[in-house]
Amino acid sequence: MAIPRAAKTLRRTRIQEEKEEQILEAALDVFSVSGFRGSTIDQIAEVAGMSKPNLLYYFRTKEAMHRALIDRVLYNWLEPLRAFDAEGNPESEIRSYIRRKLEMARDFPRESRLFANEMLQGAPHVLDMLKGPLKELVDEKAAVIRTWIKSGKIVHCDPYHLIFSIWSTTQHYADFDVQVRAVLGEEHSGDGRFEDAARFLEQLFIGGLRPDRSGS
Amino acid sequence: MAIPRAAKTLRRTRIQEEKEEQILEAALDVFSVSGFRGSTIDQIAEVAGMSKPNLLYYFRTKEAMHRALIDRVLYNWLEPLRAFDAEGNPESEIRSYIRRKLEMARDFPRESRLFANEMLQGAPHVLDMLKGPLKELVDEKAAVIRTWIKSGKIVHCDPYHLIFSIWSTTQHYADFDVQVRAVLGEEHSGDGRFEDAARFLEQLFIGGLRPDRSGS
DNA sequence: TGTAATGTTTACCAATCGGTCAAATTATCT
DNA sequence: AGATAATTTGACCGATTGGTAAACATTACA
Repeated sequence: MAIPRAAKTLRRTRIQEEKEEQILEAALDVFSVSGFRGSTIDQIAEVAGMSKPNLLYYFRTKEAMHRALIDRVLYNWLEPLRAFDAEGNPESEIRSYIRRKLEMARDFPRESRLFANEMLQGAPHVLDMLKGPLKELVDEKAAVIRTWIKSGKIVHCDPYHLIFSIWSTTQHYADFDVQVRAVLGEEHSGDGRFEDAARFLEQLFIGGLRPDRSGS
Repeated sequence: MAIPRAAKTLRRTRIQEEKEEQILEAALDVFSVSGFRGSTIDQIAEVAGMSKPNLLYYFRTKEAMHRALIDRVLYNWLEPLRAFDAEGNPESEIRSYIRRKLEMARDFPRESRLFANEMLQGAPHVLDMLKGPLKELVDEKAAVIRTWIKSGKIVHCDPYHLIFSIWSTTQHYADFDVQVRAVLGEEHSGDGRFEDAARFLEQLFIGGLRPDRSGS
């Protein structure tokens, strides 16, 4: 007899561990491309290499699968911003934040697209997280940036839009990968474009945020 | 008896004009949120305020509707880049490009999201356009930027990544609108954030691209 | 090894999907 | 007005959707 679902979470079997991992991996593949509505359990089942009812044995609904996936992916996704340090000097902090975010775009493009899809749809499943934990984290980092501005280490600017612009420019290489490849052409479709992007973005942000040099 | 489809395009009635407009407007609403796979004809029919068979009278398939919508939206979407002028001086050209793109993000967010959705899914319906017309247009503008670099008007940098960064930062305010609002809070949810964004981005790009000032 | 708990699958369900058809309605033109 | 063409809709189709039930297979543990 199948155990009640509640009990399952009390002690996890090795098989549970493995299969849930396997399912979420497949779910990431599918959800990141087609979004929640556009994805089907059958698709995910096929990618995961198991039957649909078997997926539903581990996750009762498509929603539950999606939620588990997002929960799992969210923490790591915010890691680079969390690492943003008030003690370091602005130039190296911004440089390394850009590097980290670009590495994430290169190494975890599906995770980036998963969130992008969620945003496009109005963030129905993560809106609370955006307004709560994310906003708090960003507020905190914005305060750090403001101290840099006040001490004259970087130019006077809006810290929120600064953060947005780093997010957007870096995630672009994951979310709009097809477009980037199409425009750069086949010959620049190796990972080299990430190095080029890093060079450009560091130059842009470091140059654009450098203080002194009077009027705009 | 219904006319053959081919004849319909020969001479368009007033009703055809109006209804096709009405349908594409509804289709934009739906496709821009849920993407192609995630959208249903019934949804679009409901938004358009007519019956499903009636939609299919004007567009034979969901695909045809989507294609018509993209064709219609594409031309205007690329207008700002086309306006990018070699004759103007770099600073004002870049400034006005940023302004235009931000205005598009503000006034046509659904169009932006429509493309974003398409990109996330691997651009199945516009890949040829990306590799063809878009690439050619970008190549052309990249050449313009290169002349600016060679004549020392802006700093030495990769023109393609410069264009990508303007695209991403500006479109971010349409595609990730929910996130931007959530992080900025209710009080900054008026159109004021577009002005703030414009100010920040102009400062960033103008400052980041300014020549002289030796090593990075 | 036996057995109870866990894991997997086949067969199936009602709802929704994209799309068709024929009948009914409305607009157009003489 | 009457005839003809254009438009709209309700009923329907087979395929696919998210999800269930129950039989079957496997694992873990005494």
